[in-house]
Amino acid sequence: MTPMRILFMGTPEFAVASLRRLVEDGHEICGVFTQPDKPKNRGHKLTFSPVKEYALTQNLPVYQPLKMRDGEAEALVKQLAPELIVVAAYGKILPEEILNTPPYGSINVHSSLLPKYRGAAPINWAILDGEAETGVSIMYMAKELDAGDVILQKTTPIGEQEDAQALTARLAELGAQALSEAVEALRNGTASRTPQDASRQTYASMLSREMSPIDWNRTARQINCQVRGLIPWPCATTELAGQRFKIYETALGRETAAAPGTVLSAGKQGIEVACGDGRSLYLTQLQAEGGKRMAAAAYLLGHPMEISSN
RNA sequence: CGCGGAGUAGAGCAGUUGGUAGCUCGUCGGGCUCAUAACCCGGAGGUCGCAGGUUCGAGUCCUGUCUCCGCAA
Repeated sequence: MTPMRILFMGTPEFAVASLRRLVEDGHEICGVFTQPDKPKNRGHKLTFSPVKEYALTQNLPVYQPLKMRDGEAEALVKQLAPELIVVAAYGKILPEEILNTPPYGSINVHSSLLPKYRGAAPINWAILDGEAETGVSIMYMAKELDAGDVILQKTTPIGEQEDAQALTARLAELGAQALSEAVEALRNGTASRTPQDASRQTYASMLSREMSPIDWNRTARQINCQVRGLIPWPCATTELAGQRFKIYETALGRETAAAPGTVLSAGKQGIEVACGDGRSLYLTQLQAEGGKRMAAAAYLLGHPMEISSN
């Protein structure tokens, strides 16, 4: 098909799949916008965004404007003269002047089945809420966040034990595929345009560390979802035997009459804790402070844990 | 130079005031058992992250270096 002159905007790993697909489809990427290099990590290393890392390997021109509303970004966009702007998890709100610059407009790759889960963390919230399925949406960008008309969507079931990191990787590929199809449809003039049913919208707010602590009064299933939904950040946490742990993986256990939070057993199957719905949950993958992520059974070999019979 | 923890058998950990490296699990062999992720007996497996230094002698002290991780951003 005929290549399109595209300005791409994205930042995390999720966006890389889409950019890569556009490159592989033979489109002309006239520029890549990504968030400015992060000043600090643990020590004080300057790190590039995944999108920048990839763009550099393809010798694509990278731009990292600090502000989108000071006129400079707009001037730059006009100078690059893209036919289409594609945004995937860029992390900045774009003013309408920029969105309306390209003749084909601006489209966005969003990892949810809009109008559900508009916002910053749609993948995580779909899991946190225990959804059975989710997907990706390619839509026109509108002034209101994630509210634009939908071009096409793709659905996928959420695995029973799938965590947000794994789902993100899958949706990144699904999103790239959907994007590829949408761009082709736009080029051919066959793209559909379906307004969102705003009455059904939900909002997926940013994640925060405050969401980490596990409340054992919740059901085993809810806690299992919390653990899966918060990977790889900020992760569900809990305190056992005076030590704080990040929990990476759990398995639903059995029925129990013990009080929520009680450690029922600690062995090869993991650390079994009673939850609020009269069921237990096995913590199977965890990480102690300063330690690495490991199987709970392995942790127990070097850190015997007393069972609080209750 | 943001704060801090850690690198010792395949895995998770111990290792006291420096003196030929231990525990749990796994693994291999054998035994017991109707049977087992259970139990018993026995064996293999480690240049103690790397490089220097102090010492009669260093996992253990000193210096440097690499890597990993928690917090904070």
